[in-house]
Amino acid sequence: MNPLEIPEIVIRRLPLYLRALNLLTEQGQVVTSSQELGERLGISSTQIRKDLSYFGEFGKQGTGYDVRYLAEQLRQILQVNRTWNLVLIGAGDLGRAIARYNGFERGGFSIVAVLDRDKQKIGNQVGQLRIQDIAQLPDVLRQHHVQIAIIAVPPDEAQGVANLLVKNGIRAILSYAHITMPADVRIQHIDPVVGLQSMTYYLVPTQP
Amino acid sequence: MNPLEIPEIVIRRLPLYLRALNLLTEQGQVVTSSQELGERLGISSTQIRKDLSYFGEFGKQGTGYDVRYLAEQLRQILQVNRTWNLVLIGAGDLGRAIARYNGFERGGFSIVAVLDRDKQKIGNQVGQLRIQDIAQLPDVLRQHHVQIAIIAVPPDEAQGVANLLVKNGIRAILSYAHITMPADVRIQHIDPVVGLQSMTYYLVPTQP
DNA sequence: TAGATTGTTAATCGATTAACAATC
DNA sequence: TAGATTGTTAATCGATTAACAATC
Repeated sequence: MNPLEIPEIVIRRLPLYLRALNLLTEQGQVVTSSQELGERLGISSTQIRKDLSYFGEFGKQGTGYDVRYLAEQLRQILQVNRTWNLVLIGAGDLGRAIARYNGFERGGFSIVAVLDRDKQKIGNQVGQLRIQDIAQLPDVLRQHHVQIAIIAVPPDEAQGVANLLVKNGIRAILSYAHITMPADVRIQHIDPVVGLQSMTYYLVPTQP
Repeated sequence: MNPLEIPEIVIRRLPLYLRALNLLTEQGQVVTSSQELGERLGISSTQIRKDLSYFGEFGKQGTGYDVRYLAEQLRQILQVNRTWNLVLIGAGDLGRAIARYNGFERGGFSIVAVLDRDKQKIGNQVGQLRIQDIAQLPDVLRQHHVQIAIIAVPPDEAQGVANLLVKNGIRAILSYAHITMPADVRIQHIDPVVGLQSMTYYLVPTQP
């Protein structure tokens, strides 16, 4: 099947499967089933088997899936059986928290540079990295072959930063502030308020 | 129509509409149309009208929607035309970044306490708040009528914290680490790696 | 073998969209 | 009025699920 025909909603579930498999691996489990995975993720076993079937046959009838093997296959499908270099723009509280987050390596990512425009911050150390001047962006991107950026600057600066990134060849952005992008650039938003607001709809306001 | 019958996917789009309307308000725009909103959000105008029609008639034929009025209606629907008190668990880098994020008030939320178990951190100031001992959790929740919590502790502590929160009556959790919860507790995850991994699928690896 | 679980088809379910009357 | 845009219906599209043969 042509990869372009696979529903995006399927692609978006694969990282969840991978995370669950990583957890099972850590717990020492060797084999799992679509049912077990489904229970852990709140997804039907049929849906998991259907999703996987877009890409191949990874299980054994009567037995299930080899945890490590399936995880490796998913990494291959998602192209994270390699390391993608990332740049992080913004070295405020949020930027520093992201720079020190150690879940990226496991996921197939490596932050190779933290950039900011604040002269006060440039030169300071954050984790293993020294904060660089945003003016270095073109050099850094070329040098490390970076295609993906994380934006952690204040909301009103985010769009400008995003435009700059795209002008310098960035193809995918994870942004903590809202931005709009041309259709050929992948974008993912992280906004805690949006998450909270879709929960309050369901809450009963017992609070006075 | 019974609220329980409204598709969750519709509910999850409403905060996006609200954010776009807030932006339009800031830009001084008084009236908008489903088409304009749709273009800004990458959603069809028909879908927006359909979504809104679950809740009432908010527009004028030939004219469109009053920006402030529609925003206020959405706030009412989402129950964020009031302030929900939040507690934040975890005062590391991430917790401090969240505590200082000033988008919560606008969205209908207020962090009333930051709690941690680290004696070194307890008592320190973060933004307007003093870091409190996690042992204070029951008191804090009761005192401020808190139903929603944000978890920003290390991954391996998150599940324990979540269990504690639920035991103390929390009904909704926004977590930066993966946890599982009983079905009657609302949960939203924020995981940068999951977002990144569903973008790499579509990237062409020109990188060596 | 018997039991279990996959991979897959076909049916069902639900969400999106096209079309248009209503009406500002 | 003419033009524009809503709200809504019905059609279409696409995703999920039930069922089951295949097979380990």
